[in-house]
Amino acid sequence: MKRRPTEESTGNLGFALLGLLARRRSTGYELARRMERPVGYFWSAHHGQIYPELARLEARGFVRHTVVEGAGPRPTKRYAVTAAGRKALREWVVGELEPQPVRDLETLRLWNIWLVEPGAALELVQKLRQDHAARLAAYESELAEVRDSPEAHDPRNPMFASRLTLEGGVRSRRAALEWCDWMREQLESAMHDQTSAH
Amino acid sequence: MKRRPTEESTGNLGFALLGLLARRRSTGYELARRMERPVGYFWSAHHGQIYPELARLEARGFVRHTVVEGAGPRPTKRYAVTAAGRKALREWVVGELEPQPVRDLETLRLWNIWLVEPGAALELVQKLRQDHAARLAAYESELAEVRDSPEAHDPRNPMFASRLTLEGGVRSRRAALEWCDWMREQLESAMHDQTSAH
DNA sequence: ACACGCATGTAAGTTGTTACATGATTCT
DNA sequence: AGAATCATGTAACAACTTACATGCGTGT
Repeated sequence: MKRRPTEESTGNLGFALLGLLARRRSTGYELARRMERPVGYFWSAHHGQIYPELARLEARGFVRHTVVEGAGPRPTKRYAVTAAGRKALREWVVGELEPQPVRDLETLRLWNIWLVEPGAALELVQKLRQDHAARLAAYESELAEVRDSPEAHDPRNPMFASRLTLEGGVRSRRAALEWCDWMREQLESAMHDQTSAH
Repeated sequence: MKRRPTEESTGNLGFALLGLLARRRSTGYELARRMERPVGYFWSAHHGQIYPELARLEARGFVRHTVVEGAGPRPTKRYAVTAAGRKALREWVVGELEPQPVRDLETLRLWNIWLVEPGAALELVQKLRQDHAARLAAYESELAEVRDSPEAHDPRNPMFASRLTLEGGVRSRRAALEWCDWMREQLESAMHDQTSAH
């Protein structure tokens, strides 16, 4: 029996925000920035979604805010997780995760690549390769920053978890690069066979 | 300048449906089934979304339907892509893809793993490893079915594109398995250090 | 009798995006 | 003078999920 999500349950965005706040207290604005990078590698949200969600989390007692002096026209609020919020997040981490809908646009595109000429397909693969290479470089430089610190080796320290996710990113991007090179070979040899067969 | 999507533009789901129909004409019901597997590996949608989208695609002239005899209470419609639909899909394949919002719940969970005991973290990693292994097996058996057919080596044949995406899936899952094993080692050695240091 | 597969559609709700709105301070 | 950064919020819209609704044929 799958339950429909109600106003009483915290959604995935809520847990992303709790995770951010469990590492460091922040204003809504700062949360929006932190969502871009480095959390943006695996989750993203705009401020238009973040502010209402923070209000809901506060209504449920998972976060609390204090007003600080800031630059906006309205009072600047700094949020922090409560004990109840930490508990909810911890339970979510070890609980059952309902399978998420998959939406991988880049693969959908490749699945349709047979509709275009092999030359155009090759160009696309090269562009894709570049994107993966750029992302790999970003992951590697972030990983280099944390890898040697002792906190990144303590499994109860947030930096340990950061290191795990970055390591996963590095490995998946390296695999993607090899895949791109393999696709290039496939396309090139098919194009070669085509011209020589005729 | 990012344009807001209007009713005049076809969204990603529309292109997913066009891609399915470009391979084989289908009823809405069949499209919903094909979305589960094998397309569900990289895109998914329920029939509640598919039927209205088919109507929109038809209004734009990208698909056409004929009524066939079927089992439902309403007339059963079989859809096929038109020349205009094929053209639109081909142009989408080589066009610019705006970067998609990332939503990787499994990584978000791992990013918060420092909140739970290393033992529980280890369990989670093992469960994750199992999921990756199961998916790898599914990809490999599907790949085995197509790999040796000549169509899968012709870059203008849909099976070529299927083979590319499956090969990508195999590579990424293999990388994920190695990552899981690496995480297990990290957690185990950290747990060992903890007990022996005391 | 009852569940399941075929088959299409709509309604109600949730989630997420883009744009509008305001206003001080600092940089160019 | 104008743009960017800090800072919060709302409104309109698009996308997606879940549930409701109908009804025949086939298997248990």
